[in-house]
Amino acid sequence: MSDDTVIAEPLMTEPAVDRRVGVLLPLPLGGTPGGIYDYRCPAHLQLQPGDFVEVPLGKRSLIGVVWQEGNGDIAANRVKDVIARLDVPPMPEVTRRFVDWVSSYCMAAPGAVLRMAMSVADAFQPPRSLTTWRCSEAAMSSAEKLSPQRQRVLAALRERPPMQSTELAKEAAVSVSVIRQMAERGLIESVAMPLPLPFGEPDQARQGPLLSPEQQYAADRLCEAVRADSYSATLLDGVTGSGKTEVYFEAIAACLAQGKQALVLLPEIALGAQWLRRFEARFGALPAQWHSELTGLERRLTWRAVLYGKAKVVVGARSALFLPYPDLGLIIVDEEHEAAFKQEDGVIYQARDMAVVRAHLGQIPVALASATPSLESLTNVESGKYRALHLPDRHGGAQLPSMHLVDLRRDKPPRSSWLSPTLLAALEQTLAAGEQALLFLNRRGYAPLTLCRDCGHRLQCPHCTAWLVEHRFHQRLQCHHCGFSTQMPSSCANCGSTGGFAACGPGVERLAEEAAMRFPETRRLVLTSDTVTGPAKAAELVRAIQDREIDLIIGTQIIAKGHHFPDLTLVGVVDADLGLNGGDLRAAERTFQLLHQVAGRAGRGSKPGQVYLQTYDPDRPVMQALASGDREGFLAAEADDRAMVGMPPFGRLAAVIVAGSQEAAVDDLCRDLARSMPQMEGVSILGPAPAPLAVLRGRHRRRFLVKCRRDVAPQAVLRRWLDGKGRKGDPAIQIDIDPYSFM
DNA sequence: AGCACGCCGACT
DNA sequence: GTCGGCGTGCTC
Repeated sequence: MSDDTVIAEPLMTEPAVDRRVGVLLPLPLGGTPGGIYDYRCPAHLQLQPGDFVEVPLGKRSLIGVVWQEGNGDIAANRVKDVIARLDVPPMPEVTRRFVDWVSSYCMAAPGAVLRMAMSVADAFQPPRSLTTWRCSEAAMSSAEKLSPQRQRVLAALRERPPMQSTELAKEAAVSVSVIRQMAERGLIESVAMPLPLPFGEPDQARQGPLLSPEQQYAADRLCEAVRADSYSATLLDGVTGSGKTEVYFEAIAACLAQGKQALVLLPEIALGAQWLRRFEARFGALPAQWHSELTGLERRLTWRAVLYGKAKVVVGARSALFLPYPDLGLIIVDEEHEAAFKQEDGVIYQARDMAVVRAHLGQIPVALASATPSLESLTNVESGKYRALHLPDRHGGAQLPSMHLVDLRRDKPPRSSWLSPTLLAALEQTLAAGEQALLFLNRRGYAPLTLCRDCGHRLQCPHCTAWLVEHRFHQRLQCHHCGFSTQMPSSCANCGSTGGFAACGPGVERLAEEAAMRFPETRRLVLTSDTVTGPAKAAELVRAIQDREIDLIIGTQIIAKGHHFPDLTLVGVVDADLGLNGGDLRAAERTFQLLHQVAGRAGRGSKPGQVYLQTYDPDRPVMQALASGDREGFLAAEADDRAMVGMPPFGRLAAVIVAGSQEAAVDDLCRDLARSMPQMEGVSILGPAPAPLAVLRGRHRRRFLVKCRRDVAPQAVLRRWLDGKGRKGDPAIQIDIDPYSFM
């Protein structure tokens, strides 16, 4: 090949050979525009946007996605060739637009968002298969001459589908070595079977339960939305026990009938077991699950099944939103008010809000379900962005519990006790009547603060601005923010005294101690994340309660949701004010939601429930609203408060967090940022303030709060302010759009 | 995210 | 004298 042929016909021969594609890699690359790298597309590859490709990067090779045409502004000698196109369906176009949208909105590197959408390193290896065994022809004819063990193996295989070694060995009561030897002799032969998927095929044609007229109405509206084949957002607003799940199950059935996939987001997989049972009862099969506790293999199988459109219904935590659905037809966000939808590390996003965006991009319906909807969602209903469907009645006609406020200033518990005379009397009565009671205290451990009896020195976490919490259950002191854990010291680090330590304030463990003293004859159970260690344990404890093996439950928010205990008639909220400290924007709203939900545990059977809320400030609007059940009034007042100060949802917020190991460097960077704050119409920037936990995991933290009028995008402000300053070293700048936690 | 390069403390 | 700690910077 001589040079002049190339010169003679450059346009005829070059373009196809020299085609470049822009590849997005699942790495947080911030440098190049969009983090997209150009690669040369070899002539034999036909590449389309969305194709998964293997490309070289430095001395590694990794998998990325063709995102766009190459832009050609990098020197040819630096551009490497695409190694191969992977033999899987392309990443759907909606998913790619979603990745771009989230990246732009959350101000995160596109590659960091793409990583959530790929999430499995080895998902591209062809699926592993299972080795199973069946009888060979040779064995059929010579069966009599075999040992009894071998005959049992053949008998086990007769007229049955092929079996795995371990299963077969068990069935024939022989050891696996017998099977191996039979395979070597050719008496049995292997059959490669595809790995069984960890989920089934939901059957949309199965008959659902009989719905109440209200449920039926709501279900019909949701099914219409599914069939409309366009974007819509619906708030499914129904009290605890009103049967929201059955209603959205109908929408899922309608979605399946259209041959499309459906996604259900749950705030945490902890409430999964019961949900899965209900799903299985309705659809005759398990849905695909997506959460952090999946094994590598399960993740791979599930991810692929979604990409191939084989997983019809996916139920999962936040990250399930980023799976590559080729044909998603419906999104449900259950318990939409839950703060757990906010992802707080890595790419920071609000999964409930992103679900609405995903639905919009895919032109499909989304339904947000809750018994205590967020102010954001209710405001969207008011402005007409969402439609509301109400489910007013308790399914089965059970009464809502009656609520009592206990004023702790007057109705004082005795010294070193946490239960007021009023609550004690109610407990006594309930337990005497043979009914179940629940004491709710949203604080793990024995005591939230421990101090030296002699000098008053407080036991603090060495890595955080936080007290260490004594856990007698584990016999340790723990930091609830970083996981630091240590033994109870024998002497005070400050004064050396061996006079011991004093526990201040109650945790559930201490409350359990008091309950044991007051009601020694009761059968008690402490439910916290320390005692409920996994789904199996949770199921066991729930069963024990339902089977009346327990009289008194003492628990944290882990018991707040989902479970139905028909004999539970009394709920005592030991410290109703607990969530109201800390200056969180949504503190009152969250307290209302949590305590309302806890209260809903009482009286779900035929007997009416009683709820006692112990508070030092019964006149507070939240307490009054809880007592009177006036949700609308409370939310209206809450909305007024927020509108007045321009806080969400009537204004927009972004947090800029500066964190680093050296306090001085953090302060220097903050000063620098403070100097360059942009002055813009409708924008105010507050700070730098020490973040409420000034030191977290050994990192010093300061926070700026960018407050914008509703018509100003905080991203624009941040881009102008931080352009080029974005950094991930030490100190680092982190951006949190729509912050929830003010930690 | 890896993997290199690069500049200061305790080992064969 | 080297091995190795992890800070900074680059990867089409």
